[in-house]
Amino acid sequence: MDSQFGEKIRTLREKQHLYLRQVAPLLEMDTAQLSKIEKGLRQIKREQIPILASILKADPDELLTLWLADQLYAVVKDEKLANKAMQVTEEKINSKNTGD
Amino acid sequence: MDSQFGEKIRTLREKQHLYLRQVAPLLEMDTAQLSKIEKGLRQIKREQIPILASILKADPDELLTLWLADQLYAVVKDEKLANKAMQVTEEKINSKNTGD
DNA sequence: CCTACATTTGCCAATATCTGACAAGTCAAT
DNA sequence: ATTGACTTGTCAGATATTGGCAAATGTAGG
Repeated sequence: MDSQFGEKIRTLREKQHLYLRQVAPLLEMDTAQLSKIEKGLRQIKREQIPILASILKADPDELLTLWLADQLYAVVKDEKLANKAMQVTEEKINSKNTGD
Repeated sequence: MDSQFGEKIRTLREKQHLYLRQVAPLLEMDTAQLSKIEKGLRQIKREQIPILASILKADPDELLTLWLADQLYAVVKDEKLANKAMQVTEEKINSKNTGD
């Protein structure tokens, strides 16, 4: 399970019976790139996610969440301190929301 | 609170009554760089963390945790879906640990 | 086996991003 | 005004990532 985002968009694309060659041009890329994105070998650009969501009739927030999760996971995937670092980060996020 | 790692190492350095100019050469960098690192304007390299920990007589794991947290935070800091993304990532980390 | 089509892989030039190094700047104490 | 500590700006060089093409692989039908 290398890229949750990639897996998700592949599943969605297949559900819509679309080929890479049909979707890729709508994102202004070639099939090779999109293939790599689906396999997690490349990252799609953040700003392309809403476009892709509309092509695949998916929830943009859901795709963005998975995309962010992939980015986060890349940081900590081989770290024994992953969980601790996640915890510290969450506290930082929450303290920001409470404005202190 | 831009960089928890930076704040921490500055505090530690000051507790040891060390100057930038004393610490920087031990990390093979100049004072300007180390200053930026302490202020969160630059990232120290992961492999320099244990060296720095020994200079500052700090727990390497604690510093690494803060450093990782900074990296994580950089990914999601302006994202409204930050919390959701964190949650998804944690599940991925944990499912990896249970081997499924 | 041969062809057609979808997808994947490998490569590398182009681009984007980050870092190292130096110079000049601020600030505080004397 | 000088010194010492730290900060800031700049920018070429190093690193990392991406885009685009060509070739390779896989698959189904004839």
